Amino acid sequence: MTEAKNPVQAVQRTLDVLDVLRATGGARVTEVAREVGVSKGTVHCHLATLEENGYVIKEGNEYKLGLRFIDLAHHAKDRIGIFDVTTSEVDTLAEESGELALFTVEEEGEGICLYTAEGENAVRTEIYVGYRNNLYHTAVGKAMLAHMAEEKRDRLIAHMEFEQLTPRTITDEYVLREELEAIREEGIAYNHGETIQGLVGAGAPIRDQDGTVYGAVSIIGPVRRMGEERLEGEIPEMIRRAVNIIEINITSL
Amino acid sequence: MTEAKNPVQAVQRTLDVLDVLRATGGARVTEVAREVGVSKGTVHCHLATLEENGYVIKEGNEYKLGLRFIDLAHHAKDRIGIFDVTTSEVDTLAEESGELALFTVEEEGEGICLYTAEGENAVRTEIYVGYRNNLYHTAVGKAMLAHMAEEKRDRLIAHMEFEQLTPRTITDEYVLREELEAIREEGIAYNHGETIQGLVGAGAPIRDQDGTVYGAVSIIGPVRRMGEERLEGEIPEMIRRAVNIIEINITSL
DNA sequence: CACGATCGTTTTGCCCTACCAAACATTTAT
DNA sequence: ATAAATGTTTGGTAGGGCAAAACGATCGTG
Repeated sequence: MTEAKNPVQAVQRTLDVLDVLRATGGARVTEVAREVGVSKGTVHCHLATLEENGYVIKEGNEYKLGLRFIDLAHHAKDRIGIFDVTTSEVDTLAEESGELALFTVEEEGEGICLYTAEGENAVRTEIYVGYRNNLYHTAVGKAMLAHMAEEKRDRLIAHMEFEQLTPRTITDEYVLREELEAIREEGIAYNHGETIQGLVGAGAPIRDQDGTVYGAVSIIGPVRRMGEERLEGEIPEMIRRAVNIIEINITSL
Repeated sequence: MTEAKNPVQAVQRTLDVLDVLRATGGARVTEVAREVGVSKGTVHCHLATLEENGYVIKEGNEYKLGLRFIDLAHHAKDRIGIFDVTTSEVDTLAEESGELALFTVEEEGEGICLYTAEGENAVRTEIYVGYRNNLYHTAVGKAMLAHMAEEKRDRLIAHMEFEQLTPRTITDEYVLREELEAIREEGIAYNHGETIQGLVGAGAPIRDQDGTVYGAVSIIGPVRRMGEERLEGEIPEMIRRAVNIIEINITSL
């Protein structure tokens, strides 16, 4: 995120208010005011303005996010040209593997899940369309990091704040860089339970002929069904095939 | 939309800016400034603040909606408890009919499409998830209007501004009220090409045991494949069955 | 490649307005 | 029924949002 020189304070307030509504799933004036750290009156005016525009709706005295965001989300997705091309292949990955398959892109140094497809035995995770996470501890994240332009990778890594989510999480820049090198050689990135213990996965980037990274797809599942043999055997095979088809379709766009 | 007594002007500005980005699919400072009617400097500060929060991203000198909206959209959708229950039945409707099937809810007097499923021969329309339209000229809209609480219906109708989209569009309050009465008796609402000439459909509301309207589902298609016999025969039959299953599942929530 | 034109960004100062505190209205709890 | 808590509105003030202009970067063109 570039730092704004002259931020509009009132806008920042409103965004903070919206974030409280997002995090709580609906809140009342007093609760929002306490959370954001401003007076009740101020919060009320902000919520009223947002409501007038359909960004917030009021049920009784509880304010919630309005459905207008769904409209904006659709238009934001429009920017991802390869979306439609990708989803059908992710569906196939989920069906073939029986696991959870994901399509993720990078924005401002975060991985943003844009599509999920659940196979027969798919794990239940908190991942949803729009879910954001760090790049250094996921298969898709590392896949994208490994293949993006070097200067961008350096910039993103420089700003990373590593957090030890599980015993396997990489928390060192140079360990990460070594793994990225291995990923570039093999073409597949793995998550060996680095986000959630017992949850593993494999992913690969989607690139055009110039090498520009558009996103990544992955298959994730419990380690008990995804032993070494499968995780480094048929799963990468499925992913490679899917990526190949997607990349061919990109070219014709 | 309730009218705000003390709207926050700067927030309204920002929302106007976002709306320009939505409508244009990405714009530059000067263009946004002209469109919104404020100075370049002001627009720049707003965009910078939005960018800092991930709501807008900058590609070169063009600003576009950020993927953060996808996250917010997901949380907004959470409010619709029947969402997951409904989508699988809408999929079935699309497959059975081969046409386009929709799930729509009402918010602030507008119909908002929350899910679409395309059958084999589905028409290509501009309808997308998040798409908003008026209630008086669609099957889902009339279905919801017909079955909602009387006072709410009166209020919504009182604020309607009828527009003659096609020769068949209802533009008179009392003609609409008569049709709603017929819809309540039959249980199915029709769109006889009132939105787009040649595009017809049938829909029905989803209600709980108290009669509260949660939304509506519909099947729409070209009149050449949806003649009177089919539109008032097997199509309503499919819809009735789907609604029945959804309503049973609601009860168990 | 140079030059002008256009656009993006930053600065400045003024006027407005976003904010808080408090009063008032409404709802909730006991 | 009464009190306590919350939602909404009001007024005054100080901080900030705004337009205009200067500055800097970029684009297009001859």
